[in-house]
Amino acid sequence: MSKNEKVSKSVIRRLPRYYRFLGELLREGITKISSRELAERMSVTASQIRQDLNCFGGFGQQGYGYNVSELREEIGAILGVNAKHAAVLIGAGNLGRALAVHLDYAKYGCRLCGIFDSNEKLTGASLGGIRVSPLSDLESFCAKAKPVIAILCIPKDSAPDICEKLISLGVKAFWNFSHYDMPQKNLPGVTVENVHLGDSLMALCYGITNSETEKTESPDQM
Amino acid sequence: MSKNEKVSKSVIRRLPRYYRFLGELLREGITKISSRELAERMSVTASQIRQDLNCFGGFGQQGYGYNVSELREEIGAILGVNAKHAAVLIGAGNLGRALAVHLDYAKYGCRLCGIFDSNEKLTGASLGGIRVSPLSDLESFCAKAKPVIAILCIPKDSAPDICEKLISLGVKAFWNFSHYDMPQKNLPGVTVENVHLGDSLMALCYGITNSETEKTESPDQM
DNA sequence: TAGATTGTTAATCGATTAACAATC
DNA sequence: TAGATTGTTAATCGATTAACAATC
Repeated sequence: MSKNEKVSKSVIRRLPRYYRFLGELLREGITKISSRELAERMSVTASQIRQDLNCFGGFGQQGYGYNVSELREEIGAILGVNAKHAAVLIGAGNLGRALAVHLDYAKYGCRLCGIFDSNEKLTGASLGGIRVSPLSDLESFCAKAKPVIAILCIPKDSAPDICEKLISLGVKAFWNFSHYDMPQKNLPGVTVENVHLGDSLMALCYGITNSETEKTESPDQM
Repeated sequence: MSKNEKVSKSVIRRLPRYYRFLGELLREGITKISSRELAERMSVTASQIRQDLNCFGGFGQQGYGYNVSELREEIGAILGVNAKHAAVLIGAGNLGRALAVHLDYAKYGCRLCGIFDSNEKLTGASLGGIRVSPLSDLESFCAKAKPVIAILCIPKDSAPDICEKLISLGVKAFWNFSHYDMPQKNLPGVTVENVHLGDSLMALCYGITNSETEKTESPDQM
């Protein structure tokens, strides 16, 4: 499927966005699009789109453009949106509960199959059809269900130990919402997405403080 | 505070991480650190740290290193973590409710001052001490409270209109969790953080499918 | 002073954009 | 065929890393 060279992280991170925009086009009933038109919609350059896609293959047709439906399928296949990867959610606090019921996992190639929490007050409840189990059941559960993804909504301090345990239980990918900065290196074959909501919010604050109200050089009349 | 050249987005996005690690050091009672030691902890290069910091000023001391507490304060000031920017949350669904109660806004320079939802079933409830108000009250509320940040946890279709309205009401920054791709361009003075959780999850799935199990060239004995 | 480590300049690397030949 | 648009190579740009003189 892919050409043999390693695809850069920047390219990968743009694929889901292409996938979304192509879905939108499809819903609008648009069947064909040129890189130029798509670029305009997405506020990127046509060059970038063509370069990105050509990391994986020639999906277009010269003189014509790209078939929207076909291209979307191709990108979906590259991302693996039909994979139904089994995922466990660790931590059923506010954020964990929201992630359990708010997201359409099937749409993103996943399938939530277990929810765990160490707090007895939270176990037993049902979230989106899945019972919250005590953390002590995690090991036996993983032996059976063999989840490849763990979604971490746990306190910073407990994160390192739980990560280690999950890796030993066969988890290959971490969607990490904890304040623990999970290292990507030294873990061959393990994929990590650290989602630091606080960092994102601080970056937003920076934008406010250092707002682009910077006047151009012209001193204006006065 | 800052040198006159525009600081690149890559640098800005690293600042919150520095801020977090420095906080951690402080908690550990470490008062001084060299760029080399910090780099090792953070799995980055010492060069990058020094380059990043020198976008804003010389915070270190040659032959010594950086004072942890002082450097943390400086970065905090750059980010504006003491700013207490007023923020409104739009959409009190699962994700919205989690964001209302799960985050320590004060820690990140913000202050949640209003929650709105168009669904009557959700209005009236209290989340983290704030009543959920009907969206029809948004305009009068903004006139009084003058929020500069909007946190969007709303459906894709309603997002464009609400964004436009919020901008007209003086909102300067959007923390956007909706599936709408809010444009950053064409909106001078407006800062946007699009947090596409689905994109993040798909990138994770890509990592699983295309796992780094790629053997090195050596064919191994067999 | 000698040793250490910054601040900063220069070199390298990678990613983006532009250009254009290939081709539908 | 002529026109359009891709796939791909080359040029540019920006970000990262290395090197080292300044200096504490």
